[in-house]
Amino acid sequence: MIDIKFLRENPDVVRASQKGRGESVELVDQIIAIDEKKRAAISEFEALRQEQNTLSKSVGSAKGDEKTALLANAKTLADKVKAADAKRSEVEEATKVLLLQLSNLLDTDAPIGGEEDFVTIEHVGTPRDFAKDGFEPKDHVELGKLLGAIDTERGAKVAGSRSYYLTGIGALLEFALVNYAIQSALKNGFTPVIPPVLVNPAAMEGTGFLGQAAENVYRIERDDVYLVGTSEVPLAAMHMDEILPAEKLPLRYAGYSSCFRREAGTYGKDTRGIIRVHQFDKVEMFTFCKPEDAKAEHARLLQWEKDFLTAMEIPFRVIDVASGDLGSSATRKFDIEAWIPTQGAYREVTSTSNCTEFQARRLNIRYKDSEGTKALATLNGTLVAIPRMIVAILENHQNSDGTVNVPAALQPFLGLKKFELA
RNA sequence: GGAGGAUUCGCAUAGCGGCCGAGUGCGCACGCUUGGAAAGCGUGUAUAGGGAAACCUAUCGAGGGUUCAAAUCCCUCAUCCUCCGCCA
Repeated sequence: MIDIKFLRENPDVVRASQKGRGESVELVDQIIAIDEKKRAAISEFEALRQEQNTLSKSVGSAKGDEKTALLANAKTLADKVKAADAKRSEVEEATKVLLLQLSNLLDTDAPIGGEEDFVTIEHVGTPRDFAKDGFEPKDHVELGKLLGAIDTERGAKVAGSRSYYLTGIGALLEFALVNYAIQSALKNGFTPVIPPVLVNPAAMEGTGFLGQAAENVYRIERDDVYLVGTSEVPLAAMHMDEILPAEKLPLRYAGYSSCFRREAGTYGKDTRGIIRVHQFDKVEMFTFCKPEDAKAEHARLLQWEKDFLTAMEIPFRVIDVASGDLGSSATRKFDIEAWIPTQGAYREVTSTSNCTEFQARRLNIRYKDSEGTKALATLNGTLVAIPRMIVAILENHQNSDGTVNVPAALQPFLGLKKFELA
């Protein structure tokens, strides 16, 4: 949610941001109009209420005929107050509905355009030359089978498309990745968290996942709860309706959880393997900090993501995601894309977003220092999303016979230097 | 799933339908006192909205209702605690 005061004073900035995202510019003017109506309705209600409060007090002390007269008066006033109150809450509700539709302001440094208009910030590492190594790389599905690590056929049998089993060294690899991720997060000052993955509508709504992203969310209708698509949701909502002391900031959490995604509208996209699945595990970084520190924190999150990929010895590139492809809460987003040899392409493995005060305002999270309470900023970033990391590791570190070398950083967690054939 | 009890200012509690945005204790802040500290004394101590300001309005788990007037009465829901049932 955008600060309504900011919007009142800088409508052009908000209009430009909406335009950059390819979203409704008209919405800004609708909000300005209804905000004026809202304030008028509030004033009217408050004036009447004040009158009523005064009158009510005099009723209490009055006696006899005087009291009867006052009561009649008060009765008509009460009806007026009721009407004004109804009008007020109606307009307030309508204002909120519109305000919630408005996306976060774009960072002025974010590239403008659609999905294809990202800016590549850097390349790290060099894609391996398999021709030079003298063999054709196998894809992760084939490697997963040879190693007894991934079983997509039985996954489909039991749970439908985009489902899979991680077995044997596949499962061990997940544990190793998670342990390595948590250990580095601890080193960087994060508090490890295992959050709930089943959350209520307020948490989902507050984090902004019931807007444009709603169709990708699993909903358990019977109990009115949702399965989270990322632990960003329970981590952000953890401090919903709270006021945090300034000296506690920045607050950094590393959440490990399963993530559930409907993947609606992706028919035919990444149908092979475990690049795009309905359920996967992920370690997510989440920060609450002062707004003025958000940019620096965003850079830190990106650096920690890069450190992870580097430790996995995987070539990657960093992109600055274009305005049209940002989530509604993000002011700016960086994706890290790992090199996938059999696709001859860089594919997204992690992503970090700066949500400035947008998400915190929706969730009613503030911080307090000596000057008072203020909005705070939230940021999130993937430390490791298991399936895609497994894909990257298997494909990049494979040998001609189908065995796979284990990155040095993971060896202590696996007690292995190499994954042998099953 | 069933039966009870609870939910008030950071914490603990008081609270009669009008004198309650709300008392008390603790905690915290500032001041006095003191050689210094403790004790003692005094003052202050929520959040949001509207307004240039004085100030006004709202909030006693949430939402409805009754009433001129609700922390206080009624209804629904949520959460927590105890007991019973079931269960990893």
